[in-house]
Amino acid sequence: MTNEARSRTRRADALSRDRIVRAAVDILDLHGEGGLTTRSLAASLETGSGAIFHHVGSRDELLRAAVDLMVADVIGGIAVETTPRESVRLLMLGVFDAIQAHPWAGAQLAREPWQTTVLEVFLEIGSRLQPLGVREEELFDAASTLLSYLLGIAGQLAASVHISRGTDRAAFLGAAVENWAARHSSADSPFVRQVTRLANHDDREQFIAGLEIILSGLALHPE
Amino acid sequence: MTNEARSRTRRADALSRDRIVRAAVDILDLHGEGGLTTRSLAASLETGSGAIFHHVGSRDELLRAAVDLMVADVIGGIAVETTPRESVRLLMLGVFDAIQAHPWAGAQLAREPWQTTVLEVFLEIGSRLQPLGVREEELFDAASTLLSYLLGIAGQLAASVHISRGTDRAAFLGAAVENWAARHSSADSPFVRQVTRLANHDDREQFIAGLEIILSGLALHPE
DNA sequence: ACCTGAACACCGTTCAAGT
DNA sequence: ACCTGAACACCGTTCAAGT
Repeated sequence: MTNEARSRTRRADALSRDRIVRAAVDILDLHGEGGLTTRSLAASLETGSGAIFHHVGSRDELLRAAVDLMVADVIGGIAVETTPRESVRLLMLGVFDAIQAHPWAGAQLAREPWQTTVLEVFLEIGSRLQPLGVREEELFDAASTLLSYLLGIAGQLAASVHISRGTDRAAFLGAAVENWAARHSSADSPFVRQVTRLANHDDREQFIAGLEIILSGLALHPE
Repeated sequence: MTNEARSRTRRADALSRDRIVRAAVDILDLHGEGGLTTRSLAASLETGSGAIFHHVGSRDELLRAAVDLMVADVIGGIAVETTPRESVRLLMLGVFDAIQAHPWAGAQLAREPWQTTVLEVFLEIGSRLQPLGVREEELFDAASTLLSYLLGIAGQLAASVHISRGTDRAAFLGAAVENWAARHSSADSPFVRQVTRLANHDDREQFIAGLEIILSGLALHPE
């Protein structure tokens, strides 16, 4: 009886690494990386600020665990019955979509590219490249290139959060381009004309365009 | 006379935005981004910690200014009399080398890709792509892809500083790959065999390999 | 106008003290 | 064993006070 009462006081939702990581993800999605502090996390878990360190070790480890969770979902979620042609694209797009939905994950991936999760993505990319017809000696460079491209995009997606709020993006970029073009006396070059697209482009479409450029740069041999 | 004496007390090395930024670069090169604090910077300039804010505004602005200085040097330092073929490569390699020499700059570029300096690099890339024979409609996507690749590499170079010290890189990677291969029962696939190169590869050579893959992916029309 | 440096409002992390 | 929350050692930034 007394035991019953005591265990009830302790609550069914005992603290655990898993519960902490999930709570962290919620805060990150809601308030961004700046919103996740030891104190805000402890408050949302209704516990003391020091309790977290009993289960997680450090804030960095917590961010790593959060991003692990996310990437594992993406990799696990890719349909098995796809053609080799589709497989790399689905993987790259899967990570892209996850980062767009959770920009803090993009910042973390770009900041710690030696995380085991990133290595995992690298290996998944590489293993999908092979049946696509990439020459064996080029496999490593091809996978590295795609990964670096993905990490670069990840950082940009993470940063775009800080941009959208605040100054008007189109106006800012337009002014910068104009300034540059004037300094180079190339105001009417084809590239400067094309650059106006920067202001109002779709991030996902542009990601795909770059992906296709890289893929078509790979010397494929017939299967 | 009294004026003379007073101005001498004030010292010839009066504080200025330029002097602050240069001092910051020195600290960043010596002690990394973590070593640059308001207090350490003030100490190296032999002034009060608040003085810096009279000239710079914020720490973020200081980092932006430091990276601006670096990139401007790179762009200005590219030989003018190069062929279009060489020009893009020299630009990309120039930024790569600068980041490898000053990893903190890589972190900053990856973290704030909307910085005017990054836009500058984007425009420099694009304007060099055009005489190379890239189709006008593809110019924008091509320049974006190269920039994203460069920023991805920038983040990786910045992070490799935190890796080299500490655990042995080769052993760590080897174990991770083995683990993955075992889980996927593909221990003897060509890709896994190639991946051993990860442990002991040359960053610069790999960067060039990726650059060539992307460039050869661009549909060039004859000039 | 420029500089000083104490003070403020935060951080992540630790740890004696409680249950 | 698990949790608490005050305390510690830092941050970037501000601002009254000095010159």
